[in-house]
Amino acid sequence: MSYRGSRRERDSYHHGNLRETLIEQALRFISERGPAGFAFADLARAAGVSPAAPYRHFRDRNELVAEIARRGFDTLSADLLSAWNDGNPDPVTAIERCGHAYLAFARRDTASYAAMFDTALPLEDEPALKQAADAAFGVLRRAAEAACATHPGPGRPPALMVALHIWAMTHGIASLFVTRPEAARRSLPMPPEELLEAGLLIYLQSLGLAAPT
Amino acid sequence: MSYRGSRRERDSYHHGNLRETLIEQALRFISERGPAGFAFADLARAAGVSPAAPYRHFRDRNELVAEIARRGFDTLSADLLSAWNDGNPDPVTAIERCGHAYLAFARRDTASYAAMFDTALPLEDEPALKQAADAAFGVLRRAAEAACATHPGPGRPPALMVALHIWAMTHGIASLFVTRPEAARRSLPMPPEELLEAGLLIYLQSLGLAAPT
DNA sequence: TGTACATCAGTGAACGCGCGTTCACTGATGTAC
DNA sequence: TGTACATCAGTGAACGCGCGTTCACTGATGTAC
Repeated sequence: MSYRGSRRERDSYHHGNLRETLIEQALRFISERGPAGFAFADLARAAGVSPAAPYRHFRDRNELVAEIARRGFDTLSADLLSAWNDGNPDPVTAIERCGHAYLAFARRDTASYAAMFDTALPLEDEPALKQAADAAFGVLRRAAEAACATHPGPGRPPALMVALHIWAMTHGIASLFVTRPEAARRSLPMPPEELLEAGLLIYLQSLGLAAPT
Repeated sequence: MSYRGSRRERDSYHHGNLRETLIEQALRFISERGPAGFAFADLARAAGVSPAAPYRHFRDRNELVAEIARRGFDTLSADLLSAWNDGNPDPVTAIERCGHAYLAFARRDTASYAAMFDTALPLEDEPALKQAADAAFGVLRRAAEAACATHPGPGRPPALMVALHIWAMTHGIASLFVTRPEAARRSLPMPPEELLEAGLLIYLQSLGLAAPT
């Protein structure tokens, strides 16, 4: 909490940490009103600086949102990597753990999640963003590769396809049942975590990657 | 195309079809700039009427977007129902067809799709919207029930869970790989339709609902 | 068939507001010597 | 340790703009008789 409020409450002419404060406030606004629910000037006001100050740190609103998305992908990468834990004790258990980590991220960092997936930031214009997104998917992909490698063959499934299926189901559950505001969310007969767990297991069993239950 | 342009181009004082024209224009704006990418006044301008005219037809912007979402769910319901085709020739084939129909809808009516899923319209405040959304899911649910009924048992999977898994994977693929603007979309090694087809088949085979390949 | 009239669906001017952005500026900080 | 100075990160006033919304109004339509 480096937010020091309006100038009156501040001790010095310089804010000292404006860049971070702007990001914090943007995350707060996104949580409350969605990724389009605030103006650039709102951030300045919330940070207690003049409306011109944010321009010292971001070219415009989009650049700030892209930065939030980039950081979000970095966090997601780290979460997934730690959940994967080198595939111990076995790839399927570790993949289930990744699914949980993904949902946990969506639930905890809902605002980042919205910046990452509910905006249409052009990846081409933001190489750092694209790179971060690729890195996050890379973890899933390596997990799928490790799981597929346990398949005796022949008929070993293509790891990239498996990774995409896992991602699609996980992302589908996250965006339908976790990240939407409660009033807009469909109710579920079970927690999303359980739904995902079952779905991944059924899928992986079919490929001969998980033991039948 | 009932759009008659600005008043000068119009033949009468009354527009005659303003409600529909506003919706058409909103869909156009959503396609081009996303669900938050236009103002209520933009619609009036695009329809060639005064900025006060839309208030005769919609309380505000939200009500219009909710109407678009509602119609979208109606269309999706109809598409799914027709794809389901009473489960002929067999439930699994018919479910695959529903998946294709869902992706086709997302591709064709991207703007409606965004209004349905990328906005956080409170379902409680719009009973008609909630009803339409429920109806669309209902088709998937009945399809899952029919598929599950083919299972000899014991160990017959719960149909609701199956429906949710199918929906999640389909929606995940649609929103990651179909509806995002091209610049923000991740590239795929295969068409989304193929990815979905394979994913659903693998999943349904695991449950003993589809014959192994 | 004609006419009176209620209703409907538009007009257009006006309002207050807040946004994004720019500008010349200034206070604070850090560094070279 | 002190000081001069470059650089940085703020200010605050100003601008043009377009938005959402309201209002009294008016042209067109449809219907009762």
